[in-house]
Amino acid sequence: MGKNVTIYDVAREAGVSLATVSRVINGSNVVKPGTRDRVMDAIQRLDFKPNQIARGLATSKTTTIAIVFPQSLFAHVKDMIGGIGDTSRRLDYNVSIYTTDEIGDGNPIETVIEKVVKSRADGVILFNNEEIEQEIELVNKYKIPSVVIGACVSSQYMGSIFVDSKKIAYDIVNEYLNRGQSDIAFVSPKQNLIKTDDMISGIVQAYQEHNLTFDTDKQIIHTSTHYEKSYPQFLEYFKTHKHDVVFTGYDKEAVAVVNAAIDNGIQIPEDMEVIGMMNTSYALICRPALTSIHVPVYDMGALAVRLLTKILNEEEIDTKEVPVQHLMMPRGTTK
Amino acid sequence: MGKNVTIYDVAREAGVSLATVSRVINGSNVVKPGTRDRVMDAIQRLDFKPNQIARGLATSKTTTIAIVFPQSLFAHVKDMIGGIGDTSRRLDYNVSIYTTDEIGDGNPIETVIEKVVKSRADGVILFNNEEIEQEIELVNKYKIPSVVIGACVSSQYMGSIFVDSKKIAYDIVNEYLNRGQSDIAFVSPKQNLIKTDDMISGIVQAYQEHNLTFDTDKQIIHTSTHYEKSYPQFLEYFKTHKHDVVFTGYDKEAVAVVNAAIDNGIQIPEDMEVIGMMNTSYALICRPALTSIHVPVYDMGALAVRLLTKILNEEEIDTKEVPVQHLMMPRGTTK
DNA sequence: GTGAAAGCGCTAACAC
DNA sequence: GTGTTAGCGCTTTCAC
Repeated sequence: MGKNVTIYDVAREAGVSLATVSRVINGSNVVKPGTRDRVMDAIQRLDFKPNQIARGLATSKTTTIAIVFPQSLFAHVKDMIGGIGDTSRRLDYNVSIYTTDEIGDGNPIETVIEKVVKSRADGVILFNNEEIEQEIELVNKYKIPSVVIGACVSSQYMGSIFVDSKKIAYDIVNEYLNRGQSDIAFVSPKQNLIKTDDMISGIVQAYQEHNLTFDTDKQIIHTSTHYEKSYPQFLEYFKTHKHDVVFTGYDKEAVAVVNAAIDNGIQIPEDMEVIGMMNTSYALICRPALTSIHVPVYDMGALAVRLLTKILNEEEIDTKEVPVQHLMMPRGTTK
Repeated sequence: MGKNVTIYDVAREAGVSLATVSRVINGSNVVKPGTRDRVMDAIQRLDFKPNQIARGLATSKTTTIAIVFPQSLFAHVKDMIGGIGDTSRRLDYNVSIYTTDEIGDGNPIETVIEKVVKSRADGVILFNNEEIEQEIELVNKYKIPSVVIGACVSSQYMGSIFVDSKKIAYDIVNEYLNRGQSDIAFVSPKQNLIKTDDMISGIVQAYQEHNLTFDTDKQIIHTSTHYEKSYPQFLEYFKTHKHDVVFTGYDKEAVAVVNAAIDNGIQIPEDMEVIGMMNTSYALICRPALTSIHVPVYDMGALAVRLLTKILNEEEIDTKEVPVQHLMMPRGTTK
């Protein structure tokens, strides 16, 4: 809207060529201080804002990173956006969001990645989810530099930030098994940033090492990420079941377990212990307060952006597969 | 990365000029079907993806909308991103996010709006917050088409989507006052998508109409949006206070009230009723389940994008100030 | 119905 | 140290 002032206008105003203006706005140090000042003055006077689009065309760089995720993963992604946003801003990148759920427009993932390609984002951040394989394949096909959060993968232009979910699960189960408590249930939500497969293999391993077997049919409970659905499910479930400990892939499901168990007269933590994951606000609000595994989501977002920019700038990189540490936050649902 | 295929390559492959290729990718209907097919084939063969940046330069349109908000408002914004994302995708717009919190780089709002200007986003969505005045001023200064969510404002290129927060507060308070319950407290979080000022004026009005006065010092409780802070505050507060009803600008604070009150032996809802706002997951998880005002956040996001695109395309617009309806969701914290 | 050519606003050699 | 010029990949008149 309104005639935008261009680099030409500034050049004329300052009595220099546009190349000089370009130099000063790009911080080139070959410009004579006096000239620079004249240009700066002109920029100020005309309120010139360099057009990123034109610059993008000229440099074939957009200084934009795309983040793509299914709506269903938003609860997790939102916590990372703080780190992503702050870090992008600090490094002077823009961030564009692309969501991938079905809205009846054909294959959403292909469509979405195609939009990313058209937008010429410099890089993309992916989040582990059910369709991650396909996303990775597409991103590699188009050779878009990328980092995926929540899974351990890498390739020439791809890195990753993740927690060792197998170890998390193994450690917890191992400890309970050591105490002789082997009736452990794992609640697996539909989609998760955390690889539930890995968690399960960690659990299985712990059982094996104790010469016990983990019954994946009876000890894994599949549930919805919607409390309206998971709570009634558990309300029914705990009429006839009880475990030594149940732990879940996400806090919200753990809260459903806690509430439903209590409503069935099961004392928490005396009769049954519950452990959530991600250490969200839900854990604090829950009564008793929920023991949960803290995952440094802000940092993961920040690290993802940092790693991605290193890949983009071809900086030296120690490792493209960056693990982050989790932390058990003991509260009222465990002894 | 890798040589990108351009419109020239397609033109050569199809044996036509680039103008023709441009016509077919833009759906011009003056192209002869046979020619169109040849071009489409070539596009397919070369896997050509039109460069949005170049197109943006040529058309001075980026088909991108920017959403800007402080991190602190993210809890609200996240719920709208569903509507924003879906609608943008459907209308073929990209969305870029810009967060405005201080990270030590001078005036964050000016800096951020400046980035939006440089990015040449076609339009911007703002969210009501403490700094909204300044944001509006800047957006108007740069003549960026915009819509603000959560406040009723408009100008030539600006529209808005909002709930009538004054009426919400008025209706609730009026009803309790009619029942003779006048000890009502309002909990006001720091920042909110909802205009807490308006809510307060609604409350005041209801009191006035009952020839009562609302004591803004004693009946308004300011608190943090962090449960870790608000819960202890209320735990202390309810040692010496009790109200007929307390309602809050956001569910999370209402849950803090409920939990803290219960911990002080106050029976909910018998001794005190509690009403939250936004009808989030927190309301369901709370014990007893929290009565809350449902606000159609998804729709607000969707409507914001729709309105913005109408402004961008200079379509006919009934009203630039679009109210949405709220809905009381009675649950266990009210009688 | 299609092609030639002039931009869009900038960067980056390459001269001087 | 500064200016000239040729792109970057498209759209859009204007001819034909």
